[in-house]
Amino acid sequence: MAAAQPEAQPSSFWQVLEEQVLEEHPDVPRDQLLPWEAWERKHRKRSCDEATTSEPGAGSNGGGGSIAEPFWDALEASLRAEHPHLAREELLPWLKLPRQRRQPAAAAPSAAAPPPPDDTDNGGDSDYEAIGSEEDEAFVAGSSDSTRAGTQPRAAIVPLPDTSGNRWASRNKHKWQCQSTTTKTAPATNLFLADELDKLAAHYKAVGNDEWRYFAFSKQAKKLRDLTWEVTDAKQLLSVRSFGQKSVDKIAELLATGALRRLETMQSTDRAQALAELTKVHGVGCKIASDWYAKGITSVEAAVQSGLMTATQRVGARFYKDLQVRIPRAEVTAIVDAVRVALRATLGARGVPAHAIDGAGDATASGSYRRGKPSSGDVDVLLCRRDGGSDEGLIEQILEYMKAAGVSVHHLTHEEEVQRGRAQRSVRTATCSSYRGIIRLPGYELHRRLDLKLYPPEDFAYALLYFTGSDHFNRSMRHYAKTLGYSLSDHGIVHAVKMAGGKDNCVRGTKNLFEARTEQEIFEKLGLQYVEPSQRNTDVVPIGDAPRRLQ
DNA sequence: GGGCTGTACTG
DNA sequence: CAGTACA
DNA sequence: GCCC
Repeated sequence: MAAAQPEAQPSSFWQVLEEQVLEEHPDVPRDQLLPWEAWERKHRKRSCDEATTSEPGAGSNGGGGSIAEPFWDALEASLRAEHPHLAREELLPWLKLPRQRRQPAAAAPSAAAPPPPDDTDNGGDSDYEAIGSEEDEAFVAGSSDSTRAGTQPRAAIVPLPDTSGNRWASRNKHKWQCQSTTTKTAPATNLFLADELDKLAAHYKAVGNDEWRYFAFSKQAKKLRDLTWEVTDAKQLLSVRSFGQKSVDKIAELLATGALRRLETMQSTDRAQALAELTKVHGVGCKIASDWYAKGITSVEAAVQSGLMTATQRVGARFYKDLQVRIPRAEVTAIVDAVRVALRATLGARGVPAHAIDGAGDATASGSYRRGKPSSGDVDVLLCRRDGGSDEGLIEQILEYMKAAGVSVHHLTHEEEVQRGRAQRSVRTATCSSYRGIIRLPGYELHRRLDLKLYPPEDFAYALLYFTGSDHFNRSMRHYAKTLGYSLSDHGIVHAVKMAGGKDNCVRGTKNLFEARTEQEIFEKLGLQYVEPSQRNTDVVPIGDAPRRLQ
């Protein structure tokens, strides 16, 4: 590209990233927060001239504070082709990107959100029962939000009517899990029991291929974490909805002996162990693992050698060990920021002038990070282009940018061979584009799962609600909407009418019934109380220790 | 005896 | 279409 | 596995 105006030194990808990360985690030691600094120093020493063909993922960060030269050349050339008449500064506006903070949307992971009041126990009875708060409490409008909001006031939101026959659901809102608030701390005994039930659930899902037992057990596990009182006698749970006699028996055994005979037996079989191992690979579920096992494959290594893997599975297998390790919050921040910086550069590359980049799109950390958790299993970033420009190919371009800046990137979806195979289905058919991949920032030890989802602005609030989770929370809220006669998804709320007879009993509308600008508005439209992201969790901190025999 | 959330991507 | 994955 |  050639270095025009060297003194107006553009802030490089890494410089921008560094500023953002430091700002967000003033408390974490610098070298821990910015491991790529060492990497950068090393690469700066090596001259910038060996920087040509980089094997994927090993791009070199040329000196001089800009990203790898080939990237710039290619980028400028392609831009030039698109906009032959633009002046260079117009073409590459990010060169003089102001060092401002980006979107408000990223703020408010709200780990610090005030805990809700509360409150009374309840022996609870209901599906998805809650520990819940007053139904009638006034809806607080200006509560700190996270969704990026219209600022204009809008007319009062009239909740959708409950079209069900008996109206049980809407009269018992507080009994739904999506209206509960997560218990922050819970008796260690309950957490022990919950962990055991989760193991049982995991077994039924991965080995038993029994989705519904999985659902039942993991729901019970979540409820145990939410209980405010300690389970001392399994029979206490009979009064809690979703615990039946069989589960109570299991819990009685756990309380008495500290283990479940049945679980141990089930887990000890060769088949169970093999499936547990094989299903760790991304793209391998119970069915495929079973097929492989039937062919004598009992390890990931053997599966790789068998030649039976798809492209996605091969990538998954390559990194499956790294991916078992949780990601500290500060590293999640760094990865999200990297995506955000790349997004801004990409928008710049598409002709958005520097002063408009802030409003032209955003990258919002979602998932467990937004729920305030100290570590995450993967990194979820919600993308949105807001200036009316095309977002076609945006994800691919962001990833290319990061690659060129030296980030190691491996695709699970959008794999090149895959894309070629499916001929130009270039126009995406769905209204949401959904990427899964594996990345590693330079200087970091481990590869991490990255999920990107790109939505049109009108879907943003619904998408954020979905992508923030948790799993149980989403299912509960959607189930609630369904009970009222609607269907809630990451795109909106539509009518869902139960038809008599037929197996496929539900007829769904296509027209979104409500254009929500914020998450709050969605809750309100469904007649529910707003729940902060940090209160949509499943995990809990123990109070004290479980009795010794249970550890 | 059937429902238990709704959507995207792969092959 | 079935299988897997995402929250 | 639980609930209607």
